[in-house]
Amino acid sequence: MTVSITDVARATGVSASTVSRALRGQPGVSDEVRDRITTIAARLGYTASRSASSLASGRTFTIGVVVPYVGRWFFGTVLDAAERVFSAAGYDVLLYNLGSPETRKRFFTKMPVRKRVDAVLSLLIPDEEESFALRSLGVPLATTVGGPRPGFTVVGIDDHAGTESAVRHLVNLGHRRIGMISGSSGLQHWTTPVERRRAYLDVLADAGIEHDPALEADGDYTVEGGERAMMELLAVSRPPTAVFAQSDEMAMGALRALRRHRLKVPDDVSVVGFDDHELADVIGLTTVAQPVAGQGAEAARLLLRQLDEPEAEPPRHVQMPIRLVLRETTAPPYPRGPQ
Amino acid sequence: MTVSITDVARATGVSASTVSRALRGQPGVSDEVRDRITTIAARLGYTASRSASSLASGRTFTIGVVVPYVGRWFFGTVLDAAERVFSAAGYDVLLYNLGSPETRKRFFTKMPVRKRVDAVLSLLIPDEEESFALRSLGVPLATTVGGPRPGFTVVGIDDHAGTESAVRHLVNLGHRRIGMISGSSGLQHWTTPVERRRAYLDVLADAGIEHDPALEADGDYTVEGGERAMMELLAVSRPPTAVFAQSDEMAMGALRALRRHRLKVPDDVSVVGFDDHELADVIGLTTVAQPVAGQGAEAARLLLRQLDEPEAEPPRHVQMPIRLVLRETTAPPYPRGPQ
DNA sequence: CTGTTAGCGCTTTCAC
DNA sequence: GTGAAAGCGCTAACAG
Repeated sequence: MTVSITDVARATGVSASTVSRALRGQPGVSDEVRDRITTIAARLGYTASRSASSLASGRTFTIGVVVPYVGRWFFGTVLDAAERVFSAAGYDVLLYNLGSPETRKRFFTKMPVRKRVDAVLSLLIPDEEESFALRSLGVPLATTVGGPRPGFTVVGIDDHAGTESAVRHLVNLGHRRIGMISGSSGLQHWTTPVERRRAYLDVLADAGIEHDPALEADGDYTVEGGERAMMELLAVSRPPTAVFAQSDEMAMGALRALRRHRLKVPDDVSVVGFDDHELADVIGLTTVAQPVAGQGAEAARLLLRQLDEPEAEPPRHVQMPIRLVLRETTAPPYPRGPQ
Repeated sequence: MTVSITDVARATGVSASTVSRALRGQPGVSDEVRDRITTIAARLGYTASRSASSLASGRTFTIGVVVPYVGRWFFGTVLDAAERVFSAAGYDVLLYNLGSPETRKRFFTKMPVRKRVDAVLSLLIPDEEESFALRSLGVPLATTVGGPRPGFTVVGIDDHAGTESAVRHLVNLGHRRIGMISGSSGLQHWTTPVERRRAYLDVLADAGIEHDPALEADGDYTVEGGERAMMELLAVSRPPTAVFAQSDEMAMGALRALRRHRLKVPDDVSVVGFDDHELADVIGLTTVAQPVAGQGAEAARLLLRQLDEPEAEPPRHVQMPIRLVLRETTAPPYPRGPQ
């Protein structure tokens, strides 16, 4: 039914080994024979069975990519960029979407990637146990989220500096009551919200602004969460005049809440996000831009390099540039700010 | 190094075949032995090599998913939903992101999925040749985009009805100059824009409104494209008082263009989108909602069913419900008409 | 219910 | 430069 390597060998009048060598571009095959084999293989529509060649060689030419939620812009964008790099290098991508706790648990107990992939790119932050499980695969590991982790090549951004630029911008505009909508701080191993919170506190302290815990709310990294969080912040006795949201999606939720409350942005309340979501520009959201696709591509490249040079010491931590993008959701506090 | 089936067999004191049967839940193994094998396999951390079992059985337990652009909300969402269904059923997902023409071409000439997958879900519309290539794989095929195609199970929506509800809504509000921002109409095999355009023309004709070709612009399914298209529409001598965009992303681009031109929505211009993007609600965009995740999940389910019942005649075309969601970007035309 | 025997379709020594 | 032979780790008859 389907054409195998022996079919090609027979049709060309050579052995299977020669066909194998020729098609994989290995040395030790005369140009004449190689050409003939290539032609005939093409004519027959031959494709080597990945299962068979993996079994024989131990190489799978497949990369496992683990994602918390493909549908979310951030992860979709990272995945998109990484996949391009992998496929350009001849690798296939096995996708694992670990949105729910059950799926995630199942993945880490059954480890379906074992013996199936040459490397793993994780877009979720594994806890200690998960991280141990991944290391036990014995393949190169990379991630684009969270801080440095043993065994992983981490491509990230300077969360502290990014947050600092955002909050400092609000301070410079004259705001003193600055709220923060944070990502789910419940997860211990998820360092990003922690890092960003620290920077927020640092800037406040530096500006001599007393920290008010009532001005912090959890937005769960979603639009809805951001909306709820903003409502909470508006309910306190002295609401903030500016809000820093740890992601653009939460910032968008905040904008919606503000609109529902008939509050004008930036006149009544200023909002800064984080990410530079593809739609941030549409909405005119001031935000901290990070190279999302860039991080995915870079992580993929570093993984491929480790596959090419297994001996070399892999880079442990790469930081990509961030920058504050000023748009239309920030202004001095009403009615009298400096300037 | 890595533990194989014979390691488990030896440790349990049975043969490899028995281990294989036991672990795959096949009949013909005593409960006692099965338990022992399961325990020992778990203790040893054994996972069957997919390459080896695929090679031996011919089944890969892998589904190929072909996507034009994972980063785009629509495709990310469909993929997310489909992946959940597949992984819940024990299938892995091989992702092929075919954004650029070169990648796409490479995929269809090399057909890396040959002998690698049990079925294919395509989120891009294959042309005649590509569709032939996919059929030649000899596995079940499904898609969530475009109209009925031989050899494919198509899960879609009624594009004509959806568009009709959107455009009729504008007509009912009293609009007479209704523009349309369409998806890339350049691609022949991409029936969606064609279908939606036909519905647009039908509603106009039905309402006795003469069609003005100057009121149509191409938005390429992107935010930027939508923005450009809106600019074009604003540049004509008598601009539209309402615009129907064939996707929410293009509608968002249109909104941006309008804001730049200091035109109020919906006071000066009404805008309707299509999709019910996750952020449509944030922006207050009136749109035609379609069950995006629902289509992905349904297509995945139908594919799995075909795998379970190879004999049964697969469904050819399934239509999912759509509905018009009224929000804040549509209103009756401004009394004096636009400038 | 369990073990033995052949492969599945490649890659990889090792001869020649 | 090329071929023969021996697996890779599993599953699928076929015995018993």
